[in-house]
Amino acid sequence: MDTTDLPSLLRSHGLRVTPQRLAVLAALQAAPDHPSAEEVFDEIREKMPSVSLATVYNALGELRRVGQLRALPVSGRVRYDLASRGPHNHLVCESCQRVVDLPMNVLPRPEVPATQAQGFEILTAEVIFRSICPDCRALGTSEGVGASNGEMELSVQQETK
Amino acid sequence: MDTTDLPSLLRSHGLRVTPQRLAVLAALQAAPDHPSAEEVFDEIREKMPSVSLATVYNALGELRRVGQLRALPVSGRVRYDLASRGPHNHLVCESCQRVVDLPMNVLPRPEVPATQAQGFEILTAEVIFRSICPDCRALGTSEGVGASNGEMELSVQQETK
DNA sequence: TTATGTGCAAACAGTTTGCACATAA
DNA sequence: TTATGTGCAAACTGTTTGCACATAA
Repeated sequence: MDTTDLPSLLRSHGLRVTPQRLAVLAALQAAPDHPSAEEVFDEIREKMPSVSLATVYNALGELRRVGQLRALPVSGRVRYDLASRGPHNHLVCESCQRVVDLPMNVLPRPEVPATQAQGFEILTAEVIFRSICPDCRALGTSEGVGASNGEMELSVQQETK
Repeated sequence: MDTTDLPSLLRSHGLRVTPQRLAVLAALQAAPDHPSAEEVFDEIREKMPSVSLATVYNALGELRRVGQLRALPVSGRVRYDLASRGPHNHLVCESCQRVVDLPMNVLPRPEVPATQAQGFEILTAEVIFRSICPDCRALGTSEGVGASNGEMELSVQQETK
């Protein structure tokens, strides 16, 4: 449970403090998984029925812009990850698209030798593990359950510096 | 230059051999980068003007389904990677979204200790490097050039077993 | 008071789908 | 001959945008 003061978190990045943004942040803090914009929206709407989906996208975009959020595309939609949770990797279930955190220390931090980087200036490395979660494995014993039908995948982020 | 026989590649996966599918495969083989569906479409259309975008999506989907293709979502669109090129990682330019192959051997193959996997059955690991390519760095000296405005990211794949 | 944010609806991009026709096997 | 694939257009999904109104500073 992040005890960070949400209003000052916003202010420190030059963002105005609005109920909507606070609600977005709170929803992200409360969510154990990595909610999509729509999921954040649905969550917020319960307490703030007048909120607009566009505003949620807006808030998420701003928070991402100032580095408080990471975006992880999972099968066609973007899921959000609170940066305040620190660097970590992700396990993604191929079947139900669930995303689960993986403590950072289990992996060597991937680095690219300059000789291989082909002139690219590397900013961050992302590692994701495509997998089947325990629940889905239990259900669809053999077959791929909701086998991903051909769309987008996901990604995860990890600071390089 | 892949000398694989394209028709038999299709047949071996139970797919009918059609001019469209051959064209899709040929376009993927010819492309040095990782084309999106639309790029494959544009390429093919030059020689086969009647081809439909839906058919291209269809062919890409089938090829992916049988494991001949990997999908890498890059800023809102899916880019395709011929599996016959073998396992490798990717460098992705944050600015122009260009994707460049990174020889596989530069990285340790990421593995997750069973104790950390939380019951997930891990299929593959993907590593991507967000970076700025030499061209973009040369152009927009400081600022992020076409700074990613808040959409999807990408991902890359690497066999775990 | 005014720059910034919100809500709404319409626009968009990428992808998918339904269906009649074509064609590989 | 028939199961499968193609082409077209329309539908869908996730996300973005334009604009009038509201509000934090």
